[in-house]
Parts: sequence; structure tokens; C-alpha cells
Amino acid sequence: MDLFLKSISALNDETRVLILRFLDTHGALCVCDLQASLQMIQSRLSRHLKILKEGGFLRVERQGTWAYYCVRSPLDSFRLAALEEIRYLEISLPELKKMDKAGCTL
Amino acid sequence: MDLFLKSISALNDETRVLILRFLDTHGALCVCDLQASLQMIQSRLSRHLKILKEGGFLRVERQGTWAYYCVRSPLDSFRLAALEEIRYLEISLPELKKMDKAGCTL
DNA sequence: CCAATATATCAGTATATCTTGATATATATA
DNA sequence: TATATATATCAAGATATACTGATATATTGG
Repeated sequence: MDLFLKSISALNDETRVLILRFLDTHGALCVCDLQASLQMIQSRLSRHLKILKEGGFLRVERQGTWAYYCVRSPLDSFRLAALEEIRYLEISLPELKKMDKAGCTL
Repeated sequence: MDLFLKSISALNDETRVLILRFLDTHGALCVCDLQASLQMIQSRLSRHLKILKEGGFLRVERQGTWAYYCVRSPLDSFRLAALEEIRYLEISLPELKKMDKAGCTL
């Protein structure tokens, strides 16, 4: 029950659904890319990414000071069904803004 | 997004997962049967049943003063995937107590 | 080592959700 | 019609979750 509810509550927030859809669309991104693209402050993003990770949707890979988040693969059938549902949602995704690692937009 | 979040938040509660599993196991039951079986006060049940119904998981059929709730059929693929996940959960289901409609346990 | 940057976590406040007990509505029956 | 029963809804308090700003940790480069 706990793991199931953890995956459910991870999805139970509009912000996290947006983040998941954004990462599903664009692949691995670091927190600062998400920050620039989604216009969210860093603590807010970090919190939601942690919840999505612990809900079994994301994995994180560290490269130096950067933490790259991406959709976990493979997903179990329930999480995959949820992700597919999210792919059908009409969400206006913000533009991807990748920071080069000197602080400028590519 | 709204419909999706409504289905997610319907599942985002241990009590509702239990109710859904119980109805999935036993078929249509009225509120008083659930009340007796799950040992919950009526207002609490009524509230959760409403949320599950509005989340697209249950339908209700009135027969006189009784309201029989059961799992909606057919479920769309996402809700079905969620229900199948719930079928796998290790939950200790209380015993079914059906009230005959004179107030005695059958 | 020191400064700058990326990320994570904490504290306080605001908002949402759950629970209970009380009340309202509707139906059946004497 | 009056009463009892089944269900739904409301109000108030308790708990959980989200958001912001501040602080902590870790890595890189000078």
C-alpha cells in the first residue's frame, strides 16, 4: 500500500505532472535547465523532483555539481500507464531552455 | 489535466483504496453494508464514495432509500491499470457484513 | 584554500484534505 | 401524516502538503 500511495501522491500535483511531462518530452535535464524552462525557484523544483524520484518515476544521475533527472526506464506497468495518460493531457509546455554550463542560454 | 488529477486524488487516500478494493472484491454494496463491514461512520463513507465516483471509479444506482455503489464498467485503460495495481496490494480486507433490509446481519 | 555555482534541506506560513458530529433530504411504512 | 431509516451535506478542528526565502552541502576552478 505504501509504495502504491507514494506513486499516487507523486502524481497528485499539477506541478509534478508538468515536470514529468517535460522530462518525458525532453529527456534528461539538470535542475537549472528545469528552473530556467519552467520558471520555478530552485527549492520548489528540488522538492518536487525528490517526490517524483521517490514515487518511482524519475532517476537522477550526478555529473559533478549537476544532477540530471530523467524518467526511469523501464517503468512498471502501472507507472507506465500513468505516464501514457499524462502524454495525452493537453498541457502547454514551456519552451526548453538549456543553460550551457557557463550560465548562458544556448 | 483536471480529470486526470481528479482520478489521481481519488486514489490518494488509504481509506478510498480500501473501499475500492472492497467493492471490486464484493460487487455492488449499499452504504450501510460498507458501514457495517468497514466499521466507518456514515458521513465518512459517503464523502469517500462521492470522491471515488467523481474520480470515475464508481457508479451508484439508487433502489429506494438505498444507494448501491459498485466499480464502474468498463473502466478506461488508466483507471483499469490502477485498479489492477490495487488488486495486487496486500490489504487485509475486513469481512463482508451484509445487512438484510430489516437491520439484521444475514 | 577561497569563491562561485548547483543542489538539497529547513523554517514559517498558507492552503487543502480528512475526520467527526450535527443537520438536511428523501423514501418507506405504520 | 408521523416516524424510522438511508444517505448526503455542512461546520469546525486536526493533519498534511505546497510555497517562499534562508541556510547547508558539495563540487569546480582559480
